[in-house]
Amino acid sequence: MVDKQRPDKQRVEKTRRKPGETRDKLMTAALELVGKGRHFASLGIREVTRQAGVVPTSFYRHFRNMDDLGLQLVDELGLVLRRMMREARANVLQADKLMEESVGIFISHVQANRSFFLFMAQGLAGESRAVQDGIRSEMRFFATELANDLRRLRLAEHLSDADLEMTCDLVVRSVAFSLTDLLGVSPEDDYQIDQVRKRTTRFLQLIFVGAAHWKSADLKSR
Amino acid sequence: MVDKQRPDKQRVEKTRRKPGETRDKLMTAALELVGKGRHFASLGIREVTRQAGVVPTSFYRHFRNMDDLGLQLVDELGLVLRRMMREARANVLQADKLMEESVGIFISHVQANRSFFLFMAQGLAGESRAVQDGIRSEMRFFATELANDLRRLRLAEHLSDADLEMTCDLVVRSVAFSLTDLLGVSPEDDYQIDQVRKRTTRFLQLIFVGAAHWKSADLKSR
DNA sequence: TGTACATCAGTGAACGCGCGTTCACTGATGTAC
DNA sequence: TGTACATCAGTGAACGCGCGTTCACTGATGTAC
Repeated sequence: MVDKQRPDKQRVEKTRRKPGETRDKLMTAALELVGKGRHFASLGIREVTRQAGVVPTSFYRHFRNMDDLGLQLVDELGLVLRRMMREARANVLQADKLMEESVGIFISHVQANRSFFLFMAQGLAGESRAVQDGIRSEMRFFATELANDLRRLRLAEHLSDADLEMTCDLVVRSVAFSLTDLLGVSPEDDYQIDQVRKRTTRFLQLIFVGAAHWKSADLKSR
Repeated sequence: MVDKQRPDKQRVEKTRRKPGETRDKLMTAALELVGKGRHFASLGIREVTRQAGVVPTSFYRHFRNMDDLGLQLVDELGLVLRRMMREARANVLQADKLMEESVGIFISHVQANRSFFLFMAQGLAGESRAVQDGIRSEMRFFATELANDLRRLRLAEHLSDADLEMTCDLVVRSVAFSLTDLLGVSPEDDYQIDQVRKRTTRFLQLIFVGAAHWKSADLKSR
């Protein structure tokens, strides 16, 4: 929405309101607390409103309870992931550097949105089933899109749809697990971060070597 | 300790104590709550003592706070994992069925100790850094042992130590991630459980196909 | 074997505090005519 | 453009409750002689 209010003609510092401002403040506050090392499941309403600089009652104007707030955070998380995917698509031009670059983009997005990804890692084994399913479904979407991209780039021509899907699923899971490594390391510890980057890249390479030889190696059980 | 008290000579129903009994009750109570869907990070001392049928003050006789209890649960988790590993070693005799059987044993242990594994999945992204590190280190131990076994069975002769270690790390991570799938499914839903079993097995097969062709495929960066 | 004493684990009462939630209110914004 | 009204978002006071933690206590068990 465009800012359609005369600047300061009226009494200054009075309750100026943009729609959704407090709602954003509350969601940001929850993320900030998660970013400080708290677990989302242990956050309270008063705690979040305090962090947001808002009166406790305001919470109920926007959310039914903390689970509800969590669900809405999952939606925003989806946006973050989509933005990341878009950047990866734009930047990965040559197939030979595909994995290094993708992992690099992943790591830089995690650093830029640490709290979001912390929330994601927590939510996977979290208290709210709905949040859990939401995150799971974001990951599935991601894997599907990855499969489409690989098809489009003609990088998976010998794989059946099901096998390609499985491969991409494993890729997404491996990267998601690296998330825990990455979040357990200080954002300034460049050495450790580089270790995670290298390890994750090698995981993906190993998986793709496996995929490249998949059909030929037919110890495939039913 | 052996039971060295005369059975019921004294006043019955009086405070009979075995050492560590209440401590166990408290740890079990915490696991029970986790098993009921609660997140460990959101458990309170009074809540746990209530579930254990013990007065709140008793808690402090055994733990400094909930984090402390969590740490001690990690130690017990280690025992559960070692037991699982032992069973896998005893049962996996032919190399060709190695993965199916290992995954099967994993799944049956998860079903038999759901709460423990729920605790593990939660702790990986949990609030307490110490618990996080504890679980991480259990996983690393597991990966190392797996590498030793594969060496012993002569199943990884063309891989360098570092590459074998990486492969095993990826295996353990993939299985750990399947844990989240498994725990998200009702323990009675045999169809879904079988889906997880098949998917996990195929993940491992894909990884091992990758490992088998690893050196030959030399897109290895570094 | 018996006695005296230290240690340990469990108890129940009490504390002050922060929690989630409700209520009636206020004032700004959007809408209808 | 002006007026009347409904809606919406934020406020502050108040509630009862469960929380973590402390304290002084009790009685059972282990140890020394």
